Amino acid sequence: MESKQVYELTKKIPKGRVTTYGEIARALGNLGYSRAVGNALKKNDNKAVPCHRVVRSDGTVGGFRNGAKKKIEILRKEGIQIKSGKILNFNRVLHKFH
DNA sequence: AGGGTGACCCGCT
DNA sequence: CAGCGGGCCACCC
Repeated sequence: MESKQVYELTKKIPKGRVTTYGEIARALGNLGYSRAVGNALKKNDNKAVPCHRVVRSDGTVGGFRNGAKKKIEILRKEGIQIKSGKILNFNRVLHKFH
């Protein structure tokens, strides 16, 4: 599995939508990649990759909870509603690759 | 080279 | 419904 694929996929997330680590992992062929996905995003974390659009499967933002509220605001600006770290209408904004 | 960690997910208790 | 354990992969000592 190449982390490059993770970035490519992440970049393809439409504005106003989000996806989960699990979705990306599944799109790459194996759900078990989920941890590696998070690791890859964490490592690179550059602007070209909208990692703020990648959240956990339960609808929480995951890695941003503490400190990076700005990213949550970005999501808000993109039309995603968030209530105390949780995404509202999660199923509606969730982007699937398959 | 090998073990520990993580922005995780699933299934069983 | 909450908690625990196992498993997946990449990265960093």
